[in-house]
Amino acid sequence: MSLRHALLGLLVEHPASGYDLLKTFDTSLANVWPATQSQLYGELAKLADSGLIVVSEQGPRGRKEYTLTDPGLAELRRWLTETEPQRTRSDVLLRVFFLGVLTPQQALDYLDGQAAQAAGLRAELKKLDDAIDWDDADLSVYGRIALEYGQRLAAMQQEWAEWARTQVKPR
Amino acid sequence: MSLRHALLGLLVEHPASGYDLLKTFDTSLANVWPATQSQLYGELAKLADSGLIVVSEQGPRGRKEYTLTDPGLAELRRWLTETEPQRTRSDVLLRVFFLGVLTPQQALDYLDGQAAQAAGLRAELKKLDDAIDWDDADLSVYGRIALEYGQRLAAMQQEWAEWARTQVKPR
DNA sequence: TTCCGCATGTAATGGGTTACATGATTAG
DNA sequence: CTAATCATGTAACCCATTACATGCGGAA
Repeated sequence: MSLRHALLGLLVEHPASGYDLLKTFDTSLANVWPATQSQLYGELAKLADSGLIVVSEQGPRGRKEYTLTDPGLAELRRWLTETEPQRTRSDVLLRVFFLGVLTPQQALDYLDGQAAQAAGLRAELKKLDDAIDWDDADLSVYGRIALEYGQRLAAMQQEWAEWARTQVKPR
Repeated sequence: MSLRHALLGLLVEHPASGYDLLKTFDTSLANVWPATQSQLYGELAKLADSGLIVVSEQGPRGRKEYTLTDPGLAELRRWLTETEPQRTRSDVLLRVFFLGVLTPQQALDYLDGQAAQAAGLRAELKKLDDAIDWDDADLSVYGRIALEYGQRLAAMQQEWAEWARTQVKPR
């Protein structure tokens, strides 16, 4: 249940509407924590009910701008310092376990696909990295660290997939 | 909805009961695709209903041994070749985005914790790798590839966390 | 005036976690 | 006989996805 904390985190910087937040989820957070529109509006309502955020301004078309409250910030800090990140599932890896039921050629295709996808992501992240003007702000520092993680992960995945294909034995 | 495919995959090798499969999920698949007992029994019942597996033997204490059927194997192959792995969420990374709301010391603590955890996992996987007698069987080949992924991932995470801590600026 | 983007919401369904509930077998 | 292990199942709740539904405001 980290969506609520993702929302709190995004509201630290400045107030925003559900629509604004959705765009952030579809762009910068897309690779880290995807969220759907439905889920997001529902969660915002719950957060407002529990007082962690408030509607600070109403705009045209029923737009509601939410602002983080003190209890909301406290909850975000509590989550960061007192809870452990949960274990992640890896769909990619699960499939690897069972590649033996395919022909070697099909297994190679799968690994090649993974290599290509990782290479694509890697290039995309590199472009993003180059495009951003990193300054010294906190957000910049931690955004940079997160992006570096993504790049290292993509590189690792690509190299692993390329190595893995050499391990597959022709039948 | 990959749990069903994980179950099909495990049943490729040999028939097994829910209880047997649960142990596999708690040990070898624990880091790839965790599953709870509840979920597992429910899914086995559904798989049997749809004919992808059958109860091939009944043992003491109501034990039911399930065997993969031909349609089950076909479904497993279809999943492997025709569906794309889904994007993963990263709780660890999500937190990094928001480390700016903590004190630099708290942020360092978080990164150190991540480094330590990755190092621990790395050691554990190394031990596992050394302990297993890898032969030429398919399962061995792909199990080995999966384990290699785990080790590379853990190494990457450790190195990243150690690098990241050097990027945090004291206030 | 017409279309695009802004903006929010609900309902149905499925997957996942926790907790509850029960009981048979076997090893010591 | 007693405790550990084997073994299965149900119920409640929450989170996530998909689809449906609606309507205003601004720009061309």
